[in-house]
Amino acid sequence: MVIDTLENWKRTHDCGSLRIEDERKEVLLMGWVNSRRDFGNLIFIDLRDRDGITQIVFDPQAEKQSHEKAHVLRNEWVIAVKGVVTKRLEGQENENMPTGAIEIVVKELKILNKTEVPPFQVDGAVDASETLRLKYRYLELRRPKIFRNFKRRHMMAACIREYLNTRGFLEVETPILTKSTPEGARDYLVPSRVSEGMFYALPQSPQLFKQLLMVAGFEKYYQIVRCFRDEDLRADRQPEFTQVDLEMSFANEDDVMNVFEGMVKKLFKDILDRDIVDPIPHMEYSEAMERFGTDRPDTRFGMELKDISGIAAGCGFKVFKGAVENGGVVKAINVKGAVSDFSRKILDELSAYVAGFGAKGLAWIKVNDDAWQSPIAKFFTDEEKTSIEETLDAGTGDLLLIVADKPSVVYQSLGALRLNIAGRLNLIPEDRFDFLWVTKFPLVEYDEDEGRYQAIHHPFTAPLNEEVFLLDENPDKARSRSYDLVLNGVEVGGGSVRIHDMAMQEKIFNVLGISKEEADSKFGFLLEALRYGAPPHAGMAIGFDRLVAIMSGVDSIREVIAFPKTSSASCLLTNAPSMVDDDQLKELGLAIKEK
RNA sequence: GGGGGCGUAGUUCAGCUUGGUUAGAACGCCGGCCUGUCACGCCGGAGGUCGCGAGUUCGAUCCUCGUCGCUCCCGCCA
Repeated sequence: MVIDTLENWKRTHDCGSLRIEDERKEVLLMGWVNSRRDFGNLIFIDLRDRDGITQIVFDPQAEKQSHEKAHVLRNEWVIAVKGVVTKRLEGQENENMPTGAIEIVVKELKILNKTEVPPFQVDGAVDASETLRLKYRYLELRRPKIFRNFKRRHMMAACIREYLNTRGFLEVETPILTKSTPEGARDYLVPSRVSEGMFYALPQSPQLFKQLLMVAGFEKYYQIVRCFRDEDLRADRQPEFTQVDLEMSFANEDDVMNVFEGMVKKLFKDILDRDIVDPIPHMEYSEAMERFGTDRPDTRFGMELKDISGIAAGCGFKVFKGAVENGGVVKAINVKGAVSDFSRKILDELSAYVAGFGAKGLAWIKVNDDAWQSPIAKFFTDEEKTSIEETLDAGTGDLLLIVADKPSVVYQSLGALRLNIAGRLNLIPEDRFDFLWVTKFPLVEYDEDEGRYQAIHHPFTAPLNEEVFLLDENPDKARSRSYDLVLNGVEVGGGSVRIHDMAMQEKIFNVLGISKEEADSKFGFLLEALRYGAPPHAGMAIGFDRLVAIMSGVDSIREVIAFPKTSSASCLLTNAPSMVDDDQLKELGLAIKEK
């Protein structure tokens, strides 16, 4: 069979746009055969391109030659047709298709390409495994439903650029081959050929460069930028990902938050035609931890953590009492009306679930009409029971779940349990977008393994002015001028006011146990720059992939990245990473260790 | 680094609990019939290294161990 050439054929329309108003127009469409229905005489083809599907008809009475030619057509062949937009017969309209009122009666057909039988059906009647879909990613991307995600992603990027451009921000590109800074995530390294034995690193973020741009006087910078982190993957973590990165001079935290708040407001309006809650509520880190057990609370539902340490301290149950005596806490959640939903087996599962976060046990209480049904009921007096019920706003039919441990374990396990149960009971409202600013994170935390303090955000984050005095004696009590943007329990972004004063920066390095020599070798260029008239500045970055994923209603950022990697960081399409020639290694002065 | 799940026609899955006949179904594919379908219909057909390796056994898709791949989670991700 001979493949036709395009010659001077030009498309007049896409496959999603023709309507009844276009009746009798001569049109030329091109696309892929989505499906065919061949009656021997009459042949129907659903023709698909990225914009939609249009039904085309081959009728031997209308045009004999192309009808004969059309018998060989198969799914996913590429064709072009000239024909006439025709109103469908009475009662034959398809209301499920935007183009369902019309069809194209074909006068001329060109077969532009045929195909081998695809490894999976592009029309999606039977879904394929992700392994196969990633190997033949270009076929999956052909699916209109997936294509829509990328169209949305493109429109979001355009919307962000427009928003920031009109506010005086400059998009500036920063280096991809840069210097390794072993604070934080593991770097991807790139060996240097010219300087044998030395390495570049791919940036985890443009953090240091954007601060240099502030010293340079650019004042307002942004970049939609690829970042790289060599850490294990998750559904919402890829080794390379895209950030909307921004930095402003002469600005404080409110200025930065206002810019991003306006940006997401515009995004939701322009892309989804939705109004988000305005203004976005703020919550301090400490409150988020107390109420939700996490620094990124999902505020779409309740079931908040309640503290019963006070009651537990005096009760007869040694596990609770002991936890409080050892500096721990006792906290609980109330699963409203859930008594009958949770069998002993499920409670055991939940107990195992919190054990994964280090909790030694999960105490449960079923509040029945007359009494508590619970393995620990006998340890509590009537007054204590009443007091616990009041604290938890508990009544008949409620299930109370309690963890007693050191604070970090209690927060983490109950915070995760709250989400787990909300998922099981379908308590999370779909189609809601709850934004939240979480502010005033601790500046540093003590790292037991390394025996020193570590920056929670990064070492250039400014402490709260009124808490600077804490740095000498109790650095872990000091809080920072930082802020995270949370959407539906997902951290979509974060930032901080930076340190622009050399003396303060040295103080922080001191707290972090970073010697002058170490600081100089790692980021001496930044420290030096701070000496030459650095303006006060602040900034933020949001995870673009995550935001697109949430706004597209998909669970994994792989759905909104054109060519994503698997959870072992490999690309099934190209088979990267791969071995390289010995010659290449030799040029770089590298050798692979024998196994 | 650790834990859970999955791996059987081109694809999605069943079969494995309790080892034993010709390993099935749906979709897809190939051939035939069909003038109003849109998940077209009807008739017929082809298509299998049961991920890979070892072990147990008279006999392994099935049991055991190892290994590889995918996936979810913990650690990790300043």
